[in-house]
Amino acid sequence: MSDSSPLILWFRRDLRLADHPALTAAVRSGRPILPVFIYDDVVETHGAAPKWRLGLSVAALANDLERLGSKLILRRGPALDVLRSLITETGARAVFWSRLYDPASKDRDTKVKAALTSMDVSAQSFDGHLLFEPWSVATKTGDFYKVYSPMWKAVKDRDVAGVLPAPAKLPAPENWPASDVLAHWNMGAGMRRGADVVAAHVCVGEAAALDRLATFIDTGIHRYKEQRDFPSLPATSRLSENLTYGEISPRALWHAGFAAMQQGAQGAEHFLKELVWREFAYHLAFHTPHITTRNWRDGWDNFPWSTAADTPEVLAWKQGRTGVAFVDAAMRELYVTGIMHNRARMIVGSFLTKHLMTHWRVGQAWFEACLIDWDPASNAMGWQWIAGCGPDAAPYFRVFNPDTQLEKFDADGAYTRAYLAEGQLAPAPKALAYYSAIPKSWGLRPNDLPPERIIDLKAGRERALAAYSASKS
DNA sequence: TTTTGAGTTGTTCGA
DNA sequence: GTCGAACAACTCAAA
Repeated sequence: MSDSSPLILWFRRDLRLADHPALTAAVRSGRPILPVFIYDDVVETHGAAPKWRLGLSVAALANDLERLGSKLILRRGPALDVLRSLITETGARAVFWSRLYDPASKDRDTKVKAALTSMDVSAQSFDGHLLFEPWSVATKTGDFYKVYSPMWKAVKDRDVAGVLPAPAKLPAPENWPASDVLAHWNMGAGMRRGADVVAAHVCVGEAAALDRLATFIDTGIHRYKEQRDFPSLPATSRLSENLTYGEISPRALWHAGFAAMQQGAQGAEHFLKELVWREFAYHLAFHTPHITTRNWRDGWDNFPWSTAADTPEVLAWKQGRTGVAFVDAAMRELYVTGIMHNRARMIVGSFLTKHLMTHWRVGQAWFEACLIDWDPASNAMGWQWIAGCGPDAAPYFRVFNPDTQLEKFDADGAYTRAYLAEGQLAPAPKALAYYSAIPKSWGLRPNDLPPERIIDLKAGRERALAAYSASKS
């Protein structure tokens, strides 16, 4: 194997230059590096918002690579076909990438690795997407953790590898292969006018992600524990958006949070715990891949969920006009900003799966369409948890009451006022922005009457509890 | 092997 | 208004 043959660095959900073990290894190999991003229709998300946001991230990485004297080659198609052509075109003898752990990526990568190896091309995968590899955390009996708390106890004192520096320069190949033009991919096609609205709220690229982390550590982490549950407060890190695309590494977050904790920041440990929730979700997706598509726990397959995604009730839920203020504000936050506060996600999830007796997969699909921080593992776990069929399952009787939640977590109405225009003389900017983001076909206007409740909360709760009892007997 | 204690995020009801 | 108990039973992880 000639050292002068190029090495393909296959970027996927690791769109950064710092703390990138595959990149570090590629540089150390001494070979010319060919950075590639492949839009693989078979595996990639087709959600309108995450696809659009992915395009922004790819563009940012391409810019960053150019500053290092390199560039990002863009190709589209089944990953293995694309890699084969690039190998033929360039004489590359090695392909490096960062491992992914969701079922679709894992299956694809296994096949790619086998095929490349059989072609006598060195296919090497590296860590970096997680703090702890899924096979490196086990109970005393060697099983994977199915409950969060013991997993947290098992990992919280572990050493986490230090953050790797970004390279100063990338050795370029003598000849660059052809690249697609990102704009031609039309990654924002599904967003329509929504992109203009959400664009005001995104934070794209590695430098922006590092800034966001620094700001959070300086000004936010000390009040994280106390304020993170209040959706009107800017108390969360919002770094899920950047973690999703790998614009920043979980290890960078871990070390920043750990240092803050050692300096006495109240709430820093809670931030680390949230990072481990992400690990937990990925470990579950790795060991029980059916979590992304089927009820994780046995005994739920005969629960009488409605699977229709287009009933009037589900449509009202998606559009944020159920007449339940917390639910509607949250669903509009999703449309306007591309994210939704954690507490709000639980409330809309409980409302959909319990009050509306709708299958969690309907909600999961809508979140994939709308969330710029869409993550296959975290969302699968979250939806199954709130529906009751997942790990650490909420007892079935734990049905969130959106009115009670409003009193507890938005007592002054700041959150609902920010997103609900109806009935207000001077609606807030984000409440008005909703009408710019949604399709015209929904026929909604700021001066509509406030929507009527589509369901009585008490009756909905009782119906869900009765259905649970019946399905268990 | 058996036992023991615990399990992210809740609600309601009655004292 | 506040507070504790009830809401069920089961699974998980460690002792």
